[in-house]
Amino acid sequence: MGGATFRGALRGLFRAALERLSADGVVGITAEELPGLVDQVRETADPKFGDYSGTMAMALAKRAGLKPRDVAVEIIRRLDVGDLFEIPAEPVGPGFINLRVRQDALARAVVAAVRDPRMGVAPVATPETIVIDFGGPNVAKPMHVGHIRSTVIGDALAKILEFRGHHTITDNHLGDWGTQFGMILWGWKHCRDGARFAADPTAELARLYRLVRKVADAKPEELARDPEAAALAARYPDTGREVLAETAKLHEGDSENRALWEQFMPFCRAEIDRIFSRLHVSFDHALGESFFQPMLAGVVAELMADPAVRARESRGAIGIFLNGEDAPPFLIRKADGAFLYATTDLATLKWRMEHWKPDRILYVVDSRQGPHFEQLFATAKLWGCGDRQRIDGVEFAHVAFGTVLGEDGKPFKTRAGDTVGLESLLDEGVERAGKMQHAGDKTQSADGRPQHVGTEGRVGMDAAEQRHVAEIVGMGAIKYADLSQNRTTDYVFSFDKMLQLTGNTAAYMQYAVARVEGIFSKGGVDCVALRQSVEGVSLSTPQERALALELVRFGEALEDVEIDYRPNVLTAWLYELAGCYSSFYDALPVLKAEGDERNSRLAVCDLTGRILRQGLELLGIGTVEKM
RNA sequence: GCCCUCGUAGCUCAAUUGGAUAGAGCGUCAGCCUCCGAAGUUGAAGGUUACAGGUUCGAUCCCUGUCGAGGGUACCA
Repeated sequence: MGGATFRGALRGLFRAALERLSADGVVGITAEELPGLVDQVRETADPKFGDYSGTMAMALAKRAGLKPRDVAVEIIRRLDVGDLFEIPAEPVGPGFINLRVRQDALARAVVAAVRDPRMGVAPVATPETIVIDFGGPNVAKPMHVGHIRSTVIGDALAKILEFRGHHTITDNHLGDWGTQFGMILWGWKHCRDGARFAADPTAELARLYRLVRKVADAKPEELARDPEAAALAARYPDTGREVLAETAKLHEGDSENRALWEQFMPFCRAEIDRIFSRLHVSFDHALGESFFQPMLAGVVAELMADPAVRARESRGAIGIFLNGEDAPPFLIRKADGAFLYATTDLATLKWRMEHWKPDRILYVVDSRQGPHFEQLFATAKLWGCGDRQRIDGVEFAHVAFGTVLGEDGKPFKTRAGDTVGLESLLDEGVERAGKMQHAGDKTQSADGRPQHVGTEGRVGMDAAEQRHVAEIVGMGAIKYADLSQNRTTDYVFSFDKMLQLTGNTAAYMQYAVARVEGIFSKGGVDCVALRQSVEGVSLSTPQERALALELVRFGEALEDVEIDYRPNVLTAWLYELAGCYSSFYDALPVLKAEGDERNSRLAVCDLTGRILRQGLELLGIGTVEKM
């Protein structure tokens, strides 16, 4: 798998060199530590040092009893770079081994990528079945800006892993069975508005949820702002417990609550589907917590009977004591008989093991749930989830992400105490993208000089096309704003940042794609024929070489995304690539170039456009031909 | 109380997980459209990586302490 990229090939060459180094007795290297040393072959921090760099000589020096530079010299002596790299010169600085890709090898790789439907990205050698659990909104609980992280990150990871050649199974684990339904049931029984429900069922359920949550929490500062909630809280001081009782009754199969649940669910499902379809996110499955409900009692019984798990009663509840008697247990049944998050997750895990036989399961969930997943994974390994033979080989990962904060550094809320609804964010994004399309139209020359305002591409776009473009650009801006950050860090929410359309944004890449399209439509070039006819590419200018080198690194970027499940590795690389293209485009003529040079540049433009389009698609972001 | 995470440019964030002179965007300032799309491009200014020690060829990253912020801590998800 590694051999398909320059980095992978070079790592292979270094591996051989290090094995020789060890065999020659310069320094002993065990088979276990070899991969770690080989991984120290990376792209350079600065192009002036070359394209790739190996730093393992410095790490090995002390053990070898040599100066780092001398170890580097010994490695270089044993390094056979074949016809891919220029022979490295002396080590640099304390012992960096710097290498440059040979021009002919780089040109061959670009041509191969131009002709390759996968743009030079080889599929992984050992495909795995990977279940990705993301999305997971609570139904009937209105989605706000914090809820897009799981969806956007999970969707991108699923697409990237699939493109890498894995078999992915996505499951939207809907919260359709938890305590929030107890709130809705209580609200329905105490303060429903039948007319509103008839007019707009999910809006009424959302209103009930918001209202009852305030009443149940009974926080003085919240009640002070909401007279209706305050009145209810005064009248029903025990709402918190009654809500839990409604939940327990639902779980026990109470006919009234069950009937209400069945009445509400179709509306909730439709609402969820509508929002995800607007985000252009789809799932292979959306089983939801309720799907696993019939299995919960059996799971608890199994866990109690299992000698490796030893779930037992404690303070009326049932839990698993993973860290001794003193540490809080992993609770799987409450004292009132209702089941918990943990119970559902364990049942879900067992079901997935049986039906999907995954090699890996990823949970794209808020980092605050870290302790829950630690306990879940530990229990799963003890229990076996119905498949003790396979469980040890299954990788569980909590792909955690940070919280969306307000400008005060606290979890995001508006001044009124409400969160910004997801839909209003999406609407605003599309609206701003629409305005941007007209920003240049009326620009007058300030001093009589004619001014080029870039409206050319929009000529001939009717209103419907413009709306289409605004939708894609606006949605892309929002997704990119989230994906481009390290998923583990909290970030401060800002409309202006999320909806920005200049600088390091999705629009920057979309714009580069539109400029590629512009070249091909203006020049009347048949890119399909071009791809087959190209024999070689020219790398004579710095801009061409820099662009070419980025183009052949697509596979490396995708490989790095998978290592830590970090989509921002891909956004950063795409931004680099688009930046190289913009510099290339600005400095060098394409259509006005002649002969082989013209064909070479056209081929590079075509490949850039395809990779940018593919890369954005893997992030769930669309592109347009004109914008 | 205990545990976890975080503190990087005026603002919002990166940093190939111990590598070379810590990078981007926004904002500010100065250039570039009779030449393939200016949602672009070229450059400038902006840093004691919270603070104090330690480990080593090398520390934003690892260790210790201090200060500050956030989160978790048995029946919410």
